[in-house]
Amino acid sequence: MDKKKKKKLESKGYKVGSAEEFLGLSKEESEYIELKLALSQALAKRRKQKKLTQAQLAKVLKSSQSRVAKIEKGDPSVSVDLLVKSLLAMGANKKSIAKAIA
Amino acid sequence: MDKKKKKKLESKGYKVGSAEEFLGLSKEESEYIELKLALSQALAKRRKQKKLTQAQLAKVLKSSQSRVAKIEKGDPSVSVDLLVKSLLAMGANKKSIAKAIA
DNA sequence: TGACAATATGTCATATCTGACATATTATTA
DNA sequence: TAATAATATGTCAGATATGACATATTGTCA
Repeated sequence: MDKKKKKKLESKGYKVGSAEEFLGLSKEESEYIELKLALSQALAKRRKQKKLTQAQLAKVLKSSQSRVAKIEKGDPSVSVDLLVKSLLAMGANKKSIAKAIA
Repeated sequence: MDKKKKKKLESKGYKVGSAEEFLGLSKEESEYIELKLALSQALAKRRKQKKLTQAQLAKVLKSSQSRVAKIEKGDPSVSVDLLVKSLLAMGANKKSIAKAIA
């Protein structure tokens, strides 16, 4: 699957569970997308718990509001690396990350 | 901590648990390194279970032997992204990745 | 409704990661 | 031990991710 297709897929807000079925994602691809989605959501949840805006969180992460938005949307331009680093910066640890993924 | 220091640290094979203590890594940094290390080891384990050489695994991953070596060594040039994608290509799923991390 | 706050989207220069190659080091086996 | 296989290290050009900015969209509340 090319990047465009994936991007479109994600931008439409499709949950991957269904996407796999009708768009023919490989197991590997769908697991990857689901994993990112899980981390994205964990981050958004943490931000909201702390009652921060994306702009405020961006400051904490030394990033920008637009990137935070992309992180939380599971944008294809966001790596698992950035998701993990962001979660750690928000006080998550290995254990909580594992829990979010599983 | 700068990249050089981290690289040197890892190249010497220091386990991070001890490194945190005498090198002053932040909680965040050490969690990140430990997380990568956990994924690295999970990958090496899978490769050995399948009785593949690094060169053979490299073919599966469409990469190179040298990169596989770096992946398994937790080299700083290897992202969590690459680790996760490699694991998924080896048949891991979200659950097993979570287990490896926690 | 309008005004303002928050979030989302598109783009791009720069930073970082990646595969590949050469070569070095470390097993393993005869 | 020598030969060979396996793994590790250094480097770099090209690929990808990132922060930042502008701007659009959506949400909230008076």
